[in-house]
This record gives sequence, C-alpha cells and structure tokens, in this order.
Amino acid sequence: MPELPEVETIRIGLSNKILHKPIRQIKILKPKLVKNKPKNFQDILRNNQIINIDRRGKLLIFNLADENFLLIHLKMTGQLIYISQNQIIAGGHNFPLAGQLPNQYSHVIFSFIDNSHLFFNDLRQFGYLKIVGHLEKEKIVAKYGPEPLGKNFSLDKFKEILSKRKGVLKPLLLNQQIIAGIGNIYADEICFRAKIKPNRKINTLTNQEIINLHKATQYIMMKAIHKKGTTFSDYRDSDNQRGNFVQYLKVYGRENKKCLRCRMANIKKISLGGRGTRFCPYCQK
DNA sequence: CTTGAGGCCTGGTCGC
DNA sequence: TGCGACCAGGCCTCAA
Repeated sequence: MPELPEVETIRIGLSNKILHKPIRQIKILKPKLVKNKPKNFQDILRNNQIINIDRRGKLLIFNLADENFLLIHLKMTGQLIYISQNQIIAGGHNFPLAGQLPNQYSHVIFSFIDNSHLFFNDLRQFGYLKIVGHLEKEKIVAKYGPEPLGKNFSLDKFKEILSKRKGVLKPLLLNQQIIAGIGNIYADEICFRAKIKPNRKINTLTNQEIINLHKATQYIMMKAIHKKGTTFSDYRDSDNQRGNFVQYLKVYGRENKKCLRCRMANIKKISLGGRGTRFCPYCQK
C-alpha cells in the first residue's frame, strides 16, 4: 500500500536512474490502466525523455522533455521496478518480486535506449498511468491539500483546517484534499503516537491534542521516509532487502496484541469509514 | 455540508 | 481437497 513515504522513496530511487534517458519503446499489456488512447500514449513517450520526477501526495509526476507530464498512481498494489543490467530498483507494494519480469502483473513496460526497463506492475489493477498537458496537471495538483512535511503544513494551518471541520478524526487524515499523502497505515500510526482515538470527534480535540497530532504527523512521515517506507524494498539482489518501516509500526497489524506503549490493553480493531482501524483503547483518548 | 455504500480487482485466509 | 465468504484499502461515484 504505497503511501507518501513509499512513493517518495520510489521517486528518489528512480530519479537517480532514469532521467534524461531516451525512451525507445512502450508496451501496453493492459490498456485499461492507461488513461489515454494507447497509440497517443506510445507516440508521446517514444523518443521522449523524463527530465524530472515530482510527487504530490501519493501521485508521481514525471516531467517529460516535450513539456507533457506522465502521472502514475500506484493505488494499493502498484509497483514500479526498474531493471538495468544487474541493478534492480523497486518500489510499491511488497508483493514478491522474485522471478522473471515481465510477469503476469506487468501491465506497462517502458524500454529505454540503453536496454534498461521500467515495469509497471499491479496485482489488483487499481493504479493508472496518464499523460496530461501543463494545464490539466496544474488542475490535478491543485486539488491536493498541503504536504505534511511541507512548510504549508504549519501548526496554524492545521488548526485552521480542524476548526472548519466536524466529524471523525481519521477520515480527515485520509482526505487527500485536507492533507496529501496519508494512507490507512500511517493514519493509525499517527493517531497512536498522538494518543488520540481515531474515532474522536474533531470538535472535541483540545489545543494540546492538536499540537500533538500535528507533531505526530510530521514525525511519522519523516521517520517512514527515512526508513524508506513500509512496503518498499530496495533490492541489490533478490535477497538483499533494505529499508523497512515495518519494524517500527506500533498499531497497524497488531490487533489483539498487547499495546507496546502502556501494556494495559490489547490493540483493538474496528471499522472506520470502511477501513480497518487499529488503536489502543487504553492509552489513546 | 457530511457520511456511507458500492465498485474496481486479485490473492490469501478461514470455516465447512 | 475444494469451495464460498470475506478481507486487504486508495479513491472515485452516487445516494442519503
């Protein structure tokens, strides 16, 4: 489930590899995932180059030399795997990478002029690729809320956001138009760190709790990026798995296990907004 | 305005 | 051994 830290890790990993490399060929094996006409998509990309990679929330934005933009969203199970000679840079869902590529989940394949390849894999086919012009890109980007690690996400800004909202806390954290990039795993981790129940009503949060929530959001995001995300693996070879936030998860996937902080209760799992939600019923208030 | 359900998908797990 | 039910959750759409 690539969230902001995973997508950022992919962005950095790919930026070191594929910039300014002419694209030789694009294979579209699952046209449904490409939101342009296949022929247009291929015509634009062929002989084009990626000159920069941006990110907004969980959306990857590849700036192309011809001033178009390739948007890639991995949704839940998308992967981007770059293979050049003996080097593999992979990111996204932690579905096994072992074995030959392309595999049955490789839906779009970019081949570069030096015979390296970028595979877009997606088990559940929720992800997409789309080429847009400058105006449409700006329109899409404008819909996102502030980046949690950007300077726009100040405590004052956060207080302002919260003051206008009622309802329950966690769905707000997941709302990309409010804050960009938080997904289900980190929303639970943020609430845990801030010692606030995910189903707290927003208008009952105290000033101190809002401060804690703001700090926890930045802390969790920063630490997860530093650890290269939760479901990301940076391979040198198929066995050498590096960079993993999994070991730092405090509530996600720990239902019915003792709370690691207070040790007074077991982590509880409920459904909130249709999503599995974990929290400690004792030390989260 | 908010909230909830359904849909898109496949694979893993669990109960029978 | 197999089969159906259910869950995983990003994000859009539609209904209430």
